[in-house]
Amino acid sequence: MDDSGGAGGAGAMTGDAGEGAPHEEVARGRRPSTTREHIAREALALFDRNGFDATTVDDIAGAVGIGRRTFFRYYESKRDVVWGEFDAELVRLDHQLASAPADEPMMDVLRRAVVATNRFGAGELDELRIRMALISTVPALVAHSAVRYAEWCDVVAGFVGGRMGVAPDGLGPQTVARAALGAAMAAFTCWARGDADDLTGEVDRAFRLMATGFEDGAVRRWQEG
Amino acid sequence: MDDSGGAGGAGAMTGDAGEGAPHEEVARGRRPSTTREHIAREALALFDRNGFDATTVDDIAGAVGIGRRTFFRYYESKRDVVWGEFDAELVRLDHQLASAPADEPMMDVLRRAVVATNRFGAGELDELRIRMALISTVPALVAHSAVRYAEWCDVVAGFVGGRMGVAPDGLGPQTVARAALGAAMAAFTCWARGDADDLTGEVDRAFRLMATGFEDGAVRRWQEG
DNA sequence: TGACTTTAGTGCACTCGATGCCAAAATGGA
DNA sequence: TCCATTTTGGCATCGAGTGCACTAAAGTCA
Repeated sequence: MDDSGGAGGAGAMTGDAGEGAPHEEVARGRRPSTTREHIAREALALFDRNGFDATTVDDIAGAVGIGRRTFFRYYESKRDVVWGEFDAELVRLDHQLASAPADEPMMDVLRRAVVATNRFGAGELDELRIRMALISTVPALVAHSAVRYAEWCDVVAGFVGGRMGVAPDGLGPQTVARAALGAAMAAFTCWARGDADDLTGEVDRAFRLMATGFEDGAVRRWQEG
Repeated sequence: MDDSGGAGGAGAMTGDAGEGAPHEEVARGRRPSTTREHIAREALALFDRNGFDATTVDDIAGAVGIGRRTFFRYYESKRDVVWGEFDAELVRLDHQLASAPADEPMMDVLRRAVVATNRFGAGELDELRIRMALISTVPALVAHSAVRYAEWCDVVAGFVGGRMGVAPDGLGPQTVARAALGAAMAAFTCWARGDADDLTGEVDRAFRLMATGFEDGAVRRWQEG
């Protein structure tokens, strides 16, 4: 029942977490009996089958074969499971923005960076769609999204503040960052619902509209283009 | 999305409190022992003094002099207290948008409507600032704001969809609506923090920037203007 | 006045997410 | 074997939120 199975399997999983470490630290102490990925897989399956609210943390822990208390060692909350490795994505976005040429227009940089961080392999798209559908429909997750997206906004506002030459928490950078977030969320939501096959294309379209503004002429040109 | 009839449910309470009823329905049954306003006043005082998280529903109920169970008859959740009569504001926004002349540019209508629904009397501003500061800083309330603001977005997307001649849940209207929300939130947050005295002015500035877009030239003109 | 109806208040038990504490289990090393 | 280290997970506890049943207050009507 316990899939951790051989000690070798568990050891490999532990090594997974420390991948990229230059010199192998010898693993000491009891080895973890599962991984974040394993928990996420089981949890998403349950969410998909029974719904987010109807799935209790006990259900997830039971499916993974760990104690309820252990679940909370891997994820801060039940909602966080749906967000996966979002933190890593923030770092990637930050790098993308920082490494752009200084003479490239601000919104071009932003659009390219957001599109780039949302390029996923075909194998990940199904799971991503489940995640995004949950995030944009389940009230508890819609709520939690504000907290996670606030971190995203901070990254964008930092970049915009730099380009505008003002503090990141000023009205200008905040307006740009939050509007950008809105465009990204619109694209995600429409894509998750099934409006479009191509996520990056949808993100690109939304960002182009937002960047050029919403005055009647601009909107009409966007609709025709 | 949500039962706008929920506006009916909440509207019933709001209407109850409203003393402008045209024909007086004779009050039947036991009279309420408190009001939403009374609860909100006591609760905000406690939040301000002890913090949102450290204030329990029992504390609030105790301060008002009602039972814990009764609290939940007046507000769906502890978080909702901070939002006050937000439902009524949505209705006002909807009216403002619907009653605008058809030949007025879309973003002008939107800007005027949002500014108008955020015009408050001097007496309300202090309390509003406390509310907004809580909403934009306490994690639990930041989270909940996404749910309430989603309703705001629906109203705006409905208007924009009509102007663009497409479904309100399409990419275009969703992008505009969520970007508009971002601009409004940026203005609220900056104002609540104390950046500006004039809330409507801050909203106006954010909306003008968002409407004209964020391309380098437009941003520079906005900064200079 | 006394049923009857309507509306509001509230205590109780319960579910569930989340947290702190602590002892047990597992593992490598001396 | 004993020790240091690390993970695990049971237990108790808190607090939000809910369903249910019952009580309290008010008006209506005979």
